[in-house]
Amino acid sequence: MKSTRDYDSSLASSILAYAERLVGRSLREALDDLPPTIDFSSNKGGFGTVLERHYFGYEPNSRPEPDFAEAGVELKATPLKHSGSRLISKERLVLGMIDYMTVVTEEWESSSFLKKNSHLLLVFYLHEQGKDPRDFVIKIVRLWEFPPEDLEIIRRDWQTIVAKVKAGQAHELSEGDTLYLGACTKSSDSTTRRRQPFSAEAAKPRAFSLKQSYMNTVAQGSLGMKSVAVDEVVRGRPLEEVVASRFEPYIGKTADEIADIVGLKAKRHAKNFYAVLTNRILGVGDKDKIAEFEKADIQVKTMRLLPSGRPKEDLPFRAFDYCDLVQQDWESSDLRGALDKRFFFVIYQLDRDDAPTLVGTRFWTMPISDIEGPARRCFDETQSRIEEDKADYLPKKSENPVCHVRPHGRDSRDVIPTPTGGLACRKSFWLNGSYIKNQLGL
DNA sequence: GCATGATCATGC
DNA sequence: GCATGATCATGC
Repeated sequence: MKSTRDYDSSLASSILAYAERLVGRSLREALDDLPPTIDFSSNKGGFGTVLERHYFGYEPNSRPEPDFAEAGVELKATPLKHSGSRLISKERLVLGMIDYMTVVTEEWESSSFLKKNSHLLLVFYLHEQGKDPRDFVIKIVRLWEFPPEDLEIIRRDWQTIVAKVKAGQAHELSEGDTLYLGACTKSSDSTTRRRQPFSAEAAKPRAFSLKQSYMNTVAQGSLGMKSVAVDEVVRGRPLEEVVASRFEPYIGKTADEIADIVGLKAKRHAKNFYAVLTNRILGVGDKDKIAEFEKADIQVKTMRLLPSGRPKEDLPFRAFDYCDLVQQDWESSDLRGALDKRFFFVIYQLDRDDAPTLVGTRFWTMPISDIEGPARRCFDETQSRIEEDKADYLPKKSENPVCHVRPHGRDSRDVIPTPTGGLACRKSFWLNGSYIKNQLGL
């Protein structure tokens, strides 16, 4: 394979050794001859640019070959942030623009993606708001080669993205389409569009990127996680298929029967009963996270259907802060970010006595047209009503086919400030149960 | 029966 | 103590 032939491991090791000297230091500390007048503000990737130019001594470029061409190694600087007591990845890692016109002519094995990104030299630095990037401290340096089970999923992701472009649907790409490798939007303003080869519809510019959730596990390892499908995935079976097959033997059984079989003692009315049951079915400890789901940022949800067939509950998202919400742009909003994920539903049918029977599982991604249509309208409407001091009258379920706004606080006294100076009870966006049911074909 | 409002359980 | 995910209760 070309990508491996082009990799020179001894050269890579010496580059790594040189890079490792950065750990625990900032660029200012590492470089005595750092020019005092670097303008970081003009360039979001300022840290990476300085790292390339002043530490590694080459000009930043966007050539198709890896940055260290002789070693076959691509340099990537990527930020971390604090999350409680630990460090997590601050954002996704962009691995090159998707050229819609040429990517459709490529094969995975010889793809420009693989050629450039098979071996990454990752420099993780701690990003701190308001700090001069020269003072960001480098925390982790590592040479990264994708483990075979991950590379297999990434191969499928790449093919999913390319297939969509081939089908003339580049404008319908969504990060939720794929697991580890996403097609993230990439342009300075949200109105930019590019041609695509098999449709007259212009599409947003997008780049191949490793999801933030994936980067987390690269940075901190898979602590507290357990893989559920390494062997099957390496043999080429899609993760979704493996997961579905794990549930297969339990379909038609009640939750209590399943709990018995998997040795779960917890009561059905414990609020985390279904979450633990899902873990058990997948062969994962009660407190473990499912590694593949963590890396792909898959949202596991239980859906219970009433005897009538309609969903028992709508699906809530995190409560929002009114003042923060009115400041958000739709494109980068929390709501949009929550909607373009991949979901995994475990579906139970309730009988007249409220006993749940497992009827199936589904992976699902919300269609872009629903995100940009009804969901966006709900968001815009919510923003404008809050601004008009009508935080108590936000879009109801009956107003929107896809989502609505409802209380989501400790209790009715759980009120928070609104930008107009008032107080309103804590609320969140909810996906309408009826919408999900239709989407899942139930 | 359904939409809307209210509240609970768990883990960090 | 609170965020987060999940579920219950009420009134039309």
